[in-house]
Amino acid sequence: MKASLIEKYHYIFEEKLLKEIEEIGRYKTVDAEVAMIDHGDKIEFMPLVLNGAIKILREDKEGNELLLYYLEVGDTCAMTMTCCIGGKKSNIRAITEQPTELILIPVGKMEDWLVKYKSWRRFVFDNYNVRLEEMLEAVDTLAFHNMEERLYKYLENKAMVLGDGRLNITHYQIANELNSSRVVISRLMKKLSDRGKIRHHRNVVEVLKFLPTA
DNA sequence: ACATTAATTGTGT
DNA sequence: ACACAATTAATGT
Repeated sequence: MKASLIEKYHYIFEEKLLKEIEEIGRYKTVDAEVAMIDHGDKIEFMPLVLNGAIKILREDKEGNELLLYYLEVGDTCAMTMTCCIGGKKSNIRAITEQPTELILIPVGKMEDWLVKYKSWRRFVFDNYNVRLEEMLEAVDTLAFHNMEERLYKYLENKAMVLGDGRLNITHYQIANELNSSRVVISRLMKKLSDRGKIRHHRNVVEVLKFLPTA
């Protein structure tokens, strides 16, 4: 665990902080598709992602889901930070997208560290900013672009995060994450493949842009 | 190898 | 949005 923590974070955190993280943080590995946090859960830990990816979803009262953003290596969750400070419950759902390694920091510590370590303040602020910008972009696509563009952006982004242009996913799952219906997605998928942007077969979507040049 | 079933995708209304 | 058809994958015999 030491190795991957240091490998991924030594550029960001000062020595003393790394030591503390090592002492206090709980190292954990999680399989793909595991729900880490659910709507309404009390948040006790703040995650530092070492490997893999976690998707953050918003859910309304009817249970409709909408993908907000992904947490990747070097990220932590902005929602968690606000929740912790206010002692609030979670607004969101967090589900691992891939097998993921992470370190859990008890929320108490994160406040201590804000006072103690400059690099920690930096990290928290930067993360917050990145998230805010990502959210703005998400709002843009929601508000100003049609579903077809949204779908393509979604696929692109997912391929990016997974580091693979070959996605293992069904139309139905996509529809859920975009809060649309399966039929709509199917029809748009056809359009996208007509346009040569993707190829798809059962359970597979290939984003051509990300495919190993064939 | 074949038949059965379930899940996924396509299409018309 | 719904209903149904067509296709494909998974499983049992």
